[in-house]
Formats: sequence, C-alpha cells, structure tokens
Amino acid sequence: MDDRLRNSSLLACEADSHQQHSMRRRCLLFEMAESDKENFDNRAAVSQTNGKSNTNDMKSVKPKFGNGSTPCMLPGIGLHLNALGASAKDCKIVKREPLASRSQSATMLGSITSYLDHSREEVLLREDLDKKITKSEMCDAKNGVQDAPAAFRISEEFNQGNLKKKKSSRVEQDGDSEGCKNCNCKKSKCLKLYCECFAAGIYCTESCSCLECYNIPAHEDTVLATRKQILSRNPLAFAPKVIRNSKSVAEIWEEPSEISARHKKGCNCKKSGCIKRYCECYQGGVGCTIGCKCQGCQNTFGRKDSECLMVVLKLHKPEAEEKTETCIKEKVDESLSKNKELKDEEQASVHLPCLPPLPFAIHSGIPCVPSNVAQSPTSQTLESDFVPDIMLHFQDERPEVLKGNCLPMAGVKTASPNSKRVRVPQNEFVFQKSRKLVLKSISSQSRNNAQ
DNA sequence: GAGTTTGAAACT
DNA sequence: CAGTTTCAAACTC
Repeated sequence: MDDRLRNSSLLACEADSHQQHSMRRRCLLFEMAESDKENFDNRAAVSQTNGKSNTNDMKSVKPKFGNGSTPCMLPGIGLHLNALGASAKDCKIVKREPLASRSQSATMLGSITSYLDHSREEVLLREDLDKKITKSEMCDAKNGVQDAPAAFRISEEFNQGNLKKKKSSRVEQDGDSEGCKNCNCKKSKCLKLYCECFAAGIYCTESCSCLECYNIPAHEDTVLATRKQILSRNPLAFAPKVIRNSKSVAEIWEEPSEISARHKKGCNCKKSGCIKRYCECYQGGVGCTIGCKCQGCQNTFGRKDSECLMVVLKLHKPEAEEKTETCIKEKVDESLSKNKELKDEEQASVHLPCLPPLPFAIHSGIPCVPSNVAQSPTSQTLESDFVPDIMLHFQDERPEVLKGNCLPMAGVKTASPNSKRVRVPQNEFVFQKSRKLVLKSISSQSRNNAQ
C-alpha cells in the first residue's frame, strides 16, 4: 500500500510538474503580451476606429480586439501585476468537479487518480491549443492582422475554455466570457477599483453593461493616469488579491516553509460569516488568516481562529482514526503551548493562522492532509459546489516583504493614509513551527499505529 | 428582473 | 486612524 501510495505520489508530482510547466508557459505568454506593446498600440488604434466615443452615448461602445477573444491587458504601469491579477481570477487550469462527487473517492489513491485524469485532460487540451496557435499565427500572417500575439490570445482562449465550465453565475447568465469581467458599473466610469475589469487590468468590452465607461483604449491616457494615481495610494492595488506560492500540497506539508495561500490583506466581513462570495477570502478560495478582521468567521477554506486546524483535520478524519485525532489534539495543544512560549520569547502578539486552505487540496485533487490521515466521506458535508476564481500553483510573485521569510514583520507602510488597505499578517513563522510539530507527531503516531 | 445585502474602495 | 459614504457584486425573492 505504501509503495502504491509512493508511486502515485511520484506520478502526481510529475503531473504537478507538468502543470507548473504549463503555468510557466502562461506567464511567458503574458510576458509576450507585455513585450508586444507595439501590437497593443496598433490594436488600440484599430479599436478606436472601430469603437465610438462614449461621450455622447450613455452606453459606451466597447472595443473588440481581433476575434474578440481576448481582453486587452493594459500596458505600462503594473502590467505584470495586472496579468497576475487577471489570471488569478480568471484562469483555471484543472477541470474541477463538484466537491460532493469528488469526496466520494474515499481514498487518497482515488484523489490522485482523479488529479492525474485532470492533468491528462489538460495535456490533451494543450496539444489541441498548440495546433490552434499554429493555425492562428499562419492565418494572422496571411491576413496581415496585427492583433494580440496568437499564443497569448489562444492561451486566454484556452483559459476561457476551461473557465466556461465553471464561470460564476453572473457570467453564465450574461452568456459572455471573453475574459472580460462583464462589469456593470454605473457611476464609477470603470475607473475605480470597484470595477472588476479595471481592477483586473483589462479594458471593458461590449459584453460589459457599464455606463459612461472610460476603461477603453480610446481613453487610455485617462486609464493610465487613474491607475497611476491609485498605485501611488496603494502600490499593491492591482496585485492579485490571493497570494499563492508554487509549492505542491505535498511539498507544503512536508516542509511548510511558506503559507500556501492567503488573501493579500484579509477580509473584513461582519455578517457573511466568510461563507459567501462577499468575502474576498472565500471568493478567492483561501482560508481566513490572522490578517483578517472578520467576525464570526466560518470560512470553510480555513477559519481565522486556531480551531481551523481541527476543522480541516476533522473534515478528513475517518471514523477509525479517533485515536490519531486524540493524538493530534494533544499535539495541537502542545503546539499552541509552545506557540505561546515562542510568543513570549518573541514578545510579539502572534496567533495561530490557518492551515493550508482546503480548496488547495480540492483544486489539485490531493487531500490536504498528511498521507496517513486518510480522506473521509465526511468531507462531503464540507461545502457547496462553488469553485473559487483562482489559479492553481500560482508563482509567488509577492514582494519579499510579503513573503513569510521576512520575519517578523509588522506590515507594509503604504503611501495611503488608510493602512487597512495593505496589511500583512504577522509572524507566520510561529505557525510554521507549530505545524511542523504537529506533522512530526502525526508521522510518529502513524508509524506506531502501523506497528 | 428588481430589490436587498454586503463589504471593499473611496472619501472625510 | 476611524468613521462615513459610495459603489458594484452577490444574493434573495
């Protein structure tokens, strides 16, 4: 059984590697888009001729680029972050099935198999994409079309293709994807972060329902100026809201040197209990952390209070593992105790943030628990079939100050007087130490049980 | 589809 | 920095 698990894990790692490779390709494509600013300008010019000025019409005519398959990433300031932001929310690599059906696979092997199936599916889709890219490039060359780089466009198309399977309800209703957020702004002129398109760094398109839209190439100067202004207030305003690193789940559990994912600055929910999409953490598919100021947090991806550890473990706990659970509880208490000691030592107010959020496991198909804590059908009760708008195995593009290895830290001082907007959880290293202790004890307990 | 709720963003 | 207002998405009916 151990050998089978080991082999499966190796396969999963290979698949994971492939996925990360795919991710790298995607990032390169964004880079291509960036380097292709000249093309962008041409596109903007083309769209200006095609689109009408919005000043006369309340409903702006949104430009379409090329085949209309791609939103236009804004050039210049923060483009890279825009790419991340957009992709973080838009891109889904792995086709995900509703949790209820997934959780029917009671064993880790089942989950890994499922994961590999998804990876195979992605490989097939990628192969299909490569063909499309070649065709499209040939076509563009033939027609002299100066459009977004074909690879970039098709990549987005691929993302959208997968995306369409799990689009948010609003987008589904609107029947449009095109990578556009389909905003519905009425007063902000799509020049504020309220606007999802603007916040994602993409221009609005015809599929948006916004009024008096300025987030179009025709108003590029205005858009850039506004972005600059917003960035001066908050340098991370256009950064992805959910910060992920590229480690696999197994790696994270083996060596949790970094938190797997978290919201950039944490939520502030008061009534939603962090179980609705009003909550940015929940929407991003990550658990709440100590950085959140939420009240009555019930985030199923990880609550901000210290109970989150037990929540996650319980969801995967088979009935027969009571003994192990007891052990875990003891170790958690022990960890918390040591945590407290560390806290005293460090003279810092530190709490125990959440474990890697459950959806991280859901996305990858690998249980978010150590291999010796098997997945249980009880996890069926976990959550609805909502799938968060996030991308897997996101490269950790955080500035050093946002990474866990800058410790301890008190937060980022921003130009904004409102420091609430950029706040960083403190002293995650204490949590990492605690988690190592728990993992260690789980391993030893498992060995004892096996004997 | 209209109205309500919610919390982030923006403002004071 | 805290409180308030504005805004648009999410949600409900």
